[in-house]
Amino acid sequence: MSAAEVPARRQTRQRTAVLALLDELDGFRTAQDLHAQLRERGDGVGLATVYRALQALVDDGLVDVLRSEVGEAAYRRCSPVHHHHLVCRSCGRTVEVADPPVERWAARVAAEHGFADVQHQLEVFGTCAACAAQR
Amino acid sequence: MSAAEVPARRQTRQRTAVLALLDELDGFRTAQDLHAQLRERGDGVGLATVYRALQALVDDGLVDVLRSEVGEAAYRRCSPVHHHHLVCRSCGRTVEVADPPVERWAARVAAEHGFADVQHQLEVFGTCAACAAQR
DNA sequence: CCCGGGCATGAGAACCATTCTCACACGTCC
DNA sequence: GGACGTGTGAGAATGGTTCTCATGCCCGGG
Ligand SMILES: [Zn+2]
Ligand SMILES: [Zn+2]
Ligand SMILES: [Zn+2]
Ligand SMILES: [Zn+2]
Repeated sequence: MSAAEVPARRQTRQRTAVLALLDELDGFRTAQDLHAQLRERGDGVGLATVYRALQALVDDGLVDVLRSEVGEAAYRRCSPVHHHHLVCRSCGRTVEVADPPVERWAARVAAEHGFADVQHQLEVFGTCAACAAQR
Repeated sequence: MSAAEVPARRQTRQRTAVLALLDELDGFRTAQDLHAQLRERGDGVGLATVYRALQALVDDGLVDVLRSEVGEAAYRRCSPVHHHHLVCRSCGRTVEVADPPVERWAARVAAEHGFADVQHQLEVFGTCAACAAQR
């Protein structure tokens, strides 16, 4: 019972542009933000298309998404292996941190309480050295 | 350097009803959900007031809030000490889990990368034993 | 190389959770 | 009891995200 064949992703100028932009940015950016930057540099891409491209990238595991406190979604080009983020709440700079002991801890605690199909969500926020200095 | 005096919270039927409802529910509920339940049981409370009451409770540290994957805010009556949640993604049942080693880990990793004012956000999702059984 | 089926695109409308507005109600304090 | 000022609520406004649908264009087959 193998997974159904993936609908075959088509390569277009717009999707290429979105992925390329994400590649050269190093922090989490909102869809609206990306849309504005694409428009500025002349690569006109519809807002709806930006959302669709990002959704596809998330589904393919090429991009990570996280929700800000106000509920906006922010996207970032990320490595495909499981990891978490250390995010500067001022400039958006992000560091990927992997393999923390919480991986084992989460699985153990969940098992102790009889929970199955365990997932977890962990993000660390702070102010990076550069931002702390210039304040 | 003490904090400014809090504006003194007024005790009203509506705020009492919201807090009472949260007290007898054991999982995270959305504002819309709480509003609908209050209306059903006759305690008519305006939607805007539900939002305001929940916001006040969060500010007072009596209620925890978390964002669902679709961006809706969900609220739950919680203990005031720092802790995290083990949430059943099927029935919403929640277990509070405290003092994991991740507390120290988060602080250490952040420090190693020069980040200050560190906060973190951790939730564990799974399917509880009861829900797994009846499937 | 040329077609044609069908996914992709985009402008704008629709959606929907949340917040704002503002006139009125009512808790609090004297 | 009365004044003051915060709380309330119905509806409008906001704003991020998704949907609609007519048109565009990627891509495999011929
Ligand atoms: Zn920074
Ligand atoms: Zn992890
Ligand atoms: Zn359950
Ligand atoms: Zn913690």
